[in-house]
Amino acid sequence: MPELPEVETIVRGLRTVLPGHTIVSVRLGKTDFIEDPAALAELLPGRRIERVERLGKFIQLQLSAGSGAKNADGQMNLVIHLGMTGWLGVRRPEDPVAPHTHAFFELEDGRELRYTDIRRFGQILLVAGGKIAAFRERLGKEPLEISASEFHARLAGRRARIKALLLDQSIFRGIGNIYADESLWQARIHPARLAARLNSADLARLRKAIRRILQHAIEDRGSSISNFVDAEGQPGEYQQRHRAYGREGKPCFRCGSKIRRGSVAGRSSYFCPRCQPAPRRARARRNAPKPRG
DNA sequence: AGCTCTTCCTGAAAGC
DNA sequence: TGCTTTCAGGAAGAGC
Repeated sequence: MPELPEVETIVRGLRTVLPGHTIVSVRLGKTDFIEDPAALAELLPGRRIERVERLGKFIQLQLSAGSGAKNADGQMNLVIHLGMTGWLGVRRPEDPVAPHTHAFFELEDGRELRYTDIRRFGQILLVAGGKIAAFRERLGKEPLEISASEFHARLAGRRARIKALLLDQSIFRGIGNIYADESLWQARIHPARLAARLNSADLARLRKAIRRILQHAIEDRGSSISNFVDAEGQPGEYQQRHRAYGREGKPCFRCGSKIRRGSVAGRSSYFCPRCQPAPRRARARRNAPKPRG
């Protein structure tokens, strides 16, 4: 499932082949996951792809201002989220079309930028140039760029479970289930611990673990566990370095205890019961009944 | 504030 | 063997 390292891998691939090319037409299959399908065909043709960036788990294609009357509205961004099973890459028209390919963006040189998504949990949306800053503001900080003090500030005092906060895209953008579990294992923090109860050494360890793991995962071109492949169609390697995720019943790489799986923040969560001690059982606190209405 | 549950969707895997 | 059920999960929304 594409998280920050997988999306970064796709983006790096696209960056070598897309900038400078112009979208000439758009063809769509199923459109129930596309915010405004008609707008794609109406507003994209004639625009040049200037840059390819990553915003958390979103891919941002920065497009030139349009030229026609309808398109003379400044820069535009084609923003794509891969969801669980999304893929974006460039192919020649004669190349076989993967099943569940639902968007084709034809380029002026004849090639096609294709979007494939089996489960259609992804998103395709247009964000006007003037609105991209607000779009970015709604997302949290990039975990590879955040300073220690910002990292601590964003978690301090939060009474939610640390894993729930790591998965919250409005706090940090780009971390998903796999890298949350891997980071917590590395930092020896149980996923169900409340952020407010982590001390500054815990938080420093966690930030360092997130950085190290995301960087290594990017070097390995992501984790291919369901069917992730990069923009060229090559699988990643990082799944071979997973220490917790998907390893239920297997020995912990540090202490040999069997990795356990539980549900935290509504997600299956893998952790070592010895290296990552569970929080003390919450005392049965009686909250005063709240008046209704 | 933050938790759980539900919805969206398909295919792999488990269950019978 | 073959059909049915369960599960996986990113994000958003409901309800508590």
